[in-house]
Amino acid sequence: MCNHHTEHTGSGSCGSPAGRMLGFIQAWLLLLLVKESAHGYQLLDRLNQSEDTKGIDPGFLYRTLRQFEEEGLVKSSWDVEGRGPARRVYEITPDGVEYLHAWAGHIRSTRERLGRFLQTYESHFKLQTTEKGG
Amino acid sequence: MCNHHTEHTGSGSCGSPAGRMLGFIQAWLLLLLVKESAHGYQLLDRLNQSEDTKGIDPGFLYRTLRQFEEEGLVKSSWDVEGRGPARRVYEITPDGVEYLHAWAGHIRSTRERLGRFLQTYESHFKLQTTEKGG
DNA sequence: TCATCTATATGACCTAGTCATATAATAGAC
DNA sequence: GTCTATTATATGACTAGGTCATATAGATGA
Repeated sequence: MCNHHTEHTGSGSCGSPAGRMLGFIQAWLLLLLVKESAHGYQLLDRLNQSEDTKGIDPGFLYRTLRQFEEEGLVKSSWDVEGRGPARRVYEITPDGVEYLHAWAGHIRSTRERLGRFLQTYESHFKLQTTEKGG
Repeated sequence: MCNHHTEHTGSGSCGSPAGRMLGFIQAWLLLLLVKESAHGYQLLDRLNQSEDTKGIDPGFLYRTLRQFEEEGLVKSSWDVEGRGPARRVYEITPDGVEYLHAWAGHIRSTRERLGRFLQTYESHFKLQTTEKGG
């Protein structure tokens, strides 16, 4: 949690009171790799094309990919062809696909949990507004 | 992310690949306090009554409440009456209510982001299954 | 050979959350 | 009275996820 509440009572400028979800971009990475093998820089580009995933730290991305490889979720090989320095091309493994499925399941249940929170929240404040008139 | 992938390719036993959301229980705390002032131990009890919020660390809860107070989201007073040691009773402030609203907004948008991920995920694997037959 | 672009990687750090444990008041056993 | 259990709050130490800054290195062109 950020500590600038006093400076932004309301919508917040320092980021968000709560917005990120643990491992969300990791899930996106695996999903992108399921569609097509790619190297880090490409993945970075693609993530930056969506509002949902943009702005991710390159260091974090590369570290995550190496971690995935250690865990057997992806495997990599060097692509020396083309211009510029060599690229480490990542390909998802069967384990990685399975893991993506599990991950999607958890994301689904998290989404449901958030839904239940919002229902409670909204039902509370709807009753309030009819009594207080806004 | 936990590092036990190899031991649970599939549904996962070490917890989850990704399930928690930053500040989720904080949002619940403020929501509970909006409904009724309470002390830490009560809040702990109430959180433990729902699958969505159970199992939270008491130390974390108390620390969070003190943090909220520092930030002006809640204020506290001692309740000396009744049995047992004194209780610090927390009451939400107008700032806290405003902050809860902002928080709910972010939770809503997070939920939508998760929905977009799941749509992409599902649409990909639906096409796959018709081709591969399961 | 120097700067620049592309691509990958590492070091230092910060914060949220966890685990274990301390503190303290009160109640009841005896 | 004092010992233990219960209720309630709090702190210390640590871990992990993520961020920020920066390093490395090959290819390209001035």
